Amino acid sequence: MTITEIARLANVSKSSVSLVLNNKPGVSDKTRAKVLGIIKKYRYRPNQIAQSLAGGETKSIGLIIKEIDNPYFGRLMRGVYDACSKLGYTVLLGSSEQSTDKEAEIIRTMLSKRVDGLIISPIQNEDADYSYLVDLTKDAFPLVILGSIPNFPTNSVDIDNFAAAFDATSHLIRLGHKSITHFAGPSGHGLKRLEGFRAAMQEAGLPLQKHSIVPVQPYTPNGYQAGKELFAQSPGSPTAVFCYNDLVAIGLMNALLDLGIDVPGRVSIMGFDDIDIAEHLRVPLSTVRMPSYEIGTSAADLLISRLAEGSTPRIERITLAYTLIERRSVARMTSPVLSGAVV
Amino acid sequence: MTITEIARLANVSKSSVSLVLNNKPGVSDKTRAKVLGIIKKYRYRPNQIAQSLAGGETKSIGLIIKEIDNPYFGRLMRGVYDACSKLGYTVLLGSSEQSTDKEAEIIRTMLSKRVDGLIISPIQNEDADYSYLVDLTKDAFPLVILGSIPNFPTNSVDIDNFAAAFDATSHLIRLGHKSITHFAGPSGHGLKRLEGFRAAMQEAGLPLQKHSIVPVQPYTPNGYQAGKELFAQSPGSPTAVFCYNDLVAIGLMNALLDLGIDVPGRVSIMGFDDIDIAEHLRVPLSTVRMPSYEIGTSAADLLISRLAEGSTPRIERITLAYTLIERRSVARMTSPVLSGAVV
DNA sequence: TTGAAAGCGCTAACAA
DNA sequence: TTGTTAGCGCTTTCAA
Repeated sequence: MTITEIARLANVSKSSVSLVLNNKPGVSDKTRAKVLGIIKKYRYRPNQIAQSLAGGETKSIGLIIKEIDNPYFGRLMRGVYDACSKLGYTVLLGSSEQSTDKEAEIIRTMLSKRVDGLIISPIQNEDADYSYLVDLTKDAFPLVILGSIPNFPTNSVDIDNFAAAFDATSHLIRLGHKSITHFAGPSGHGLKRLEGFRAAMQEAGLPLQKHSIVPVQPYTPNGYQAGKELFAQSPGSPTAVFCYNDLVAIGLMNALLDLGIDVPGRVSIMGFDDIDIAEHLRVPLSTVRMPSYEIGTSAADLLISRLAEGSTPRIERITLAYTLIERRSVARMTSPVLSGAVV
Repeated sequence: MTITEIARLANVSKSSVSLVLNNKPGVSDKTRAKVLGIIKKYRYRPNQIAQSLAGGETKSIGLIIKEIDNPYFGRLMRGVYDACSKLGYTVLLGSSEQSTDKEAEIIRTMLSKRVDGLIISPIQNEDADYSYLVDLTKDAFPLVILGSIPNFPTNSVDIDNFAAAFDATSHLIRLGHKSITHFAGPSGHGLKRLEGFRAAMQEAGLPLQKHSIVPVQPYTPNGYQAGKELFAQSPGSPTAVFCYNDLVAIGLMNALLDLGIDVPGRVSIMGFDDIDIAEHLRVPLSTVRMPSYEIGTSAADLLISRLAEGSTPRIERITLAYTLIERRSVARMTSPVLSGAVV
């Protein structure tokens, strides 16, 4: 079934069919009704590929994340998807798997598929030059970044990671913890959170020691490994650790439990993200809630609103709110001497 | 940049450029080199939309699942994505959110976007007529179903849910459990698993009682709720529960823990899926491992191989292996009288 | 080995 | 209000 076919069956021209297809004025009610009848009868649906070639827009956007199976991105993807489908857009999925080359290649592929816009959670290495992103913005291609890249003006959606980490650390300090370690994540969000941690420690006059900051890959096994190493020798080990994300926190929790170290009795754990299972762990996890669903919907809404506007060079940076979630993995510090006493 | 542009710059015809673009013979090495040079220089990439309109294939497939943020589908999506991108295909994402109407609408949209094939995890209601799926196969549209629909011959990928449930239940029985409840899921996989449960109970000569089967929505809060209700009054409650999936099992586990009921001391819990966090729960979950990643890759490989073959009406049903995973949430039954004794 | 021309299914001037 | 026509950027005969 093609538009030509429909036109023939309805005894009208292609243009008339096109007009009713796109709900445009310029056709008599009679013609419209007739065409609509034929369309319904034959369950005709225009070929979107042809529409795109002729009309210019594909009604699809590309979403490029770092890992498909990752609870954080899962919720985020759902946000993007929900907002897009509500607005009639299809999403093409891309996953960079932490590889800059893949990210660049995915972008090229999506451009050749003529997506109307792109939402990207960019890989942030020390040596990433973001040249492909720069190219995009140079051409004024509709783009929304998830997170933020220093000195790179684009539409973006993020939370204030510095403030969130600062608050989370301060919370631990307020509870009496003095020896706190940060399991630090990769550049990008990881760096911001590390800075927030540092700032909070400094403000409280708490010195950073040798093991105050340990860099960790953002996955459960790495958190486990780092936990095992850090707590292998008890003396000098911290009473609280603030983790880059929940996945790391889960690993750490298991390491501690395997080591026979009580959580939160002996050490408190603070996560980040509040992924769905955080509250269902062996010890329900205190964490910072990332509004990942909202990040997704905001990004999609922002992108699509830009498309509607045409190529307005206006850029918008959206900062969403985070929330400190108190569950059981963080406890008030009890001095070893008074251990067991009511606090 | 268009092919016409490139042709002009290289002083050749569009057709020659097209031939080198598609790596086809019929151009001299000299011309090929010249064209390739221009292409590289201008970083030209053909407009895939135009290619699709002229050539017939879009090099993209549609993946329709039920929920984007769901650890089970997360791993599955990753499988599909990995296999597709390895083979040069893009995936369009669709999520039916358990609505038949949405599922049908997504299919229509994807068809109008001319995806080359479809991978669908179909909603299975009692009243689902699958008419849209039937239409698809009537037209010999390349399709792979995740799961299986009775009397509906299509390519499909699944595990033997009946056998898996049978094995899981038998495992519980072998451990001495006699009073076992099944938290049963929705039609489709849910039905198969229920039958497997029933068969195992029957084979062991264990009678089904009033509370042996409780239907539950496949999510954590529902598992929690059902757990609370079932174990509110202790007498008559089962010593083991086999859950439709891990999400339900997590809810149940929390309900039990909140009720002060020991897991697995007083009741054993068996899940299904082996989602990533299953091993990190308060009590590490014994479960049946769904090879969801492999289901994804198999489905994509199968679909794409069908595309290559042309419209061969051959259909293939792939059944993948499951695995019983023993962790801590299931224990050997100890008679209440001998409780505390060495078993 | 090359190029000209038709056509994929649609939109959008423009004329009628 | 309608129909005619010319593209959109590519592939693919078919001649040269």
